[in-house]
Amino acid sequence: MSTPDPAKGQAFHHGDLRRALIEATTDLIERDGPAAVSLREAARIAGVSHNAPYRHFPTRDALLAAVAAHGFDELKAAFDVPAVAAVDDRLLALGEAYLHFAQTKPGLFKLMFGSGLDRKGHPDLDRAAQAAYAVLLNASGPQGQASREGALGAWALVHGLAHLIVDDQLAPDLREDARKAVLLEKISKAYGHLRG
Amino acid sequence: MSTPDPAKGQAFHHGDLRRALIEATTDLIERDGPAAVSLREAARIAGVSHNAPYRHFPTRDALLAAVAAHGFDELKAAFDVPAVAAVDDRLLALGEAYLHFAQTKPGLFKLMFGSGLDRKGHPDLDRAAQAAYAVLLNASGPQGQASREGALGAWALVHGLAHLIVDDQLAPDLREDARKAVLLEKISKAYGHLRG
DNA sequence: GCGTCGATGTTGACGGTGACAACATAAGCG
DNA sequence: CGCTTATGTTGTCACCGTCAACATCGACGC
Repeated sequence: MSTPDPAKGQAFHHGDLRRALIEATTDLIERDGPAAVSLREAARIAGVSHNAPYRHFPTRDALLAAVAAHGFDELKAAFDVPAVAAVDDRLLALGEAYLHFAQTKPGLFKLMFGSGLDRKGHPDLDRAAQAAYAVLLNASGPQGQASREGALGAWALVHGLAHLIVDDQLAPDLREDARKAVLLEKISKAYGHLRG
Repeated sequence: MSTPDPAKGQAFHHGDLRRALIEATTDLIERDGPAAVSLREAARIAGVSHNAPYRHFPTRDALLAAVAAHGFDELKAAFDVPAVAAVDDRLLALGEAYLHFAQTKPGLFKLMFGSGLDRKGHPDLDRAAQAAYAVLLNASGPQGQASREGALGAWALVHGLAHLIVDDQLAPDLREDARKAVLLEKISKAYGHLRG
């Protein structure tokens, strides 16, 4: 029973503890939120002793960082929307993908953004995040100062909306999906004006 | 030696432990971030035993909620900008106050938004937050569906920008204050277009 | 004045957690 | 076969949030 993917997986005693821990932690995060995650509970779920995780992650934060890095990979994958001609439509599609990600996996979203996890201390996390961001910041067509600022503005807007939704800080009458979609469309048009 | 402010302060053994704990916690949050705050450390700083806080806060989260509520009071106070005629200028001033708050007290900002602290479990926090939000949502002049959506959009944008800054997720060349101000001005104009 | 009572603070304990150290085991390799 | 090294386990420590039992001090009625 060799591991089907021997890419970098070291299958020793357990099989692939590293992956198992990341999966267990991901589930825990989505169930109870990032703050409630404990190294020992993840180990319990993976069926190993309370100290086994330290063979794969030097610290609790390193485990969380690995999970967050996977989250950024997922986010970047979600940005792989069908190509469209108009820049505005592309921004809109990316914004919807962003919001959909935040609403589908709020715990992961909070981990990736909300919690502290200093990026400079976890280079893999930093790389994954930068890669996802790059898609966003390049979405407003070729370079140029104005378009860069426009993309940043659109990003900030969608990011803020995602946070407000995930943190449940929106009055009920402002939270409906339909209205949100309308808002997003308007956003896109507004940034069209900005860049024009 | 009567307490100068007997408003609701119960000055018993310690003097005003409740206030002292809130202040100690606020300092701790700004120093090490919300996650690193411990009830016992706050008690230590206040010079009382590790269990004294439980006479004033039923739980650790309740203490954090009280600190966060104070934060929202501060934020609302910061929204008390000089009255101006143009709605756009008012939105701009509020946005700048928002960003200034986030940059001046990033730990508090993270506590108020980032961390879990379910609002429904802490009514005082909920009230304080709603009061601050009300200022924002009413900033775009009289009522009306369109203006409400415009205010929400502006709020989301500034909120997102604040989060990106506080979480240190902006490339250095996008973070400078000057450029941010320019951005804010454009935001305001864009939402002027939206509402027009 | 004095005694009771409730609010406040203290001491001690329990289970859970992250982290460290020492030890055990098994895979791979000579 | 025996060494080395990666992996996992057991044991331990300090710290944390929380509960329970006890101590103390101010207020208020008699």
